[in-house]
Amino acid sequence: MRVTRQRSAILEFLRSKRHHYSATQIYDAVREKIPNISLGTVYRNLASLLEDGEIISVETSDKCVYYDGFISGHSHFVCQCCKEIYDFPLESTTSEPEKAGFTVSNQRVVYYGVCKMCNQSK
Amino acid sequence: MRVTRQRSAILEFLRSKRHHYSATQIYDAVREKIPNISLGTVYRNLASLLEDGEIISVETSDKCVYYDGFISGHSHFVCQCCKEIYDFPLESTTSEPEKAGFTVSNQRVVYYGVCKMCNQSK
DNA sequence: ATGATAATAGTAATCATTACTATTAAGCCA
DNA sequence: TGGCTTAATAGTAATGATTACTATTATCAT
Repeated sequence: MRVTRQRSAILEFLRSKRHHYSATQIYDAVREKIPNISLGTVYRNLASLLEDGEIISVETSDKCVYYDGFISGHSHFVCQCCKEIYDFPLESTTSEPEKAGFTVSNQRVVYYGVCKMCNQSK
Repeated sequence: MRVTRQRSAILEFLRSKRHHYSATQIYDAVREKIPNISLGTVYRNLASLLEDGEIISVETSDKCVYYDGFISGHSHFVCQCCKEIYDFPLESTTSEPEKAGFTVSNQRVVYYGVCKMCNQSK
């Protein structure tokens, strides 16, 4: 595995932002530093960074995958009333798959409901 | 919202199997009953069944979405090695959002990792 | 049964992702 | 430092899931 300017720029970008980005968004951002970087290069590096556990990915109901340079786990709460998205820490109990002998490398937890603010205003 | 043969057949198929199917797999299965059903019809109905909460979906690192007619609370485990999707019970602790005074009406939990079988074969 | 119109079939378009290939540039070694 | 090996890249084409479009069909309230 070689450290290329392209790979470094992609990882650096993801680590500099606390947000999720699609491959195309990453492509557009990195192009400001490396104007002729190829979209295929972005995809290839994202795949290998994922495999190395340097970044994580989030699949949504959108048809594209989002990538995140912040590895520390957190869950999301989506308020069905005000549509706000909140972050919460992940609970730290041993998960059911782990109890069954599976190796869990990543998990995604999304809660749907009504947030405190919306609850109070009713 | 009208109850059509197509919509019923899709829902019936998903409820008859305790497994997860992609839109194309559902299309192939339902075509045995309704040979000239359109793939677009499958997608449209899956989207509305999802919105109504009659089915649930699982996003994987594959580029297609999987649908599930078994909606009682359970979590999913996606094996990154063999791509199989396993069901697990949901843990019953009080969730972090509930501790914070939020009302949780639904939650989706997906674990990613390597299943027991793949772990053993290495 | 009839009429309004939501849903469908069939097809074309979109768009994220992957595959392919000639060219470039990391990284090792003298 | 310069040359060599070859992994990685740029650019482009192909793939495949999903969505859009439109004339036609079939549901269902009256």
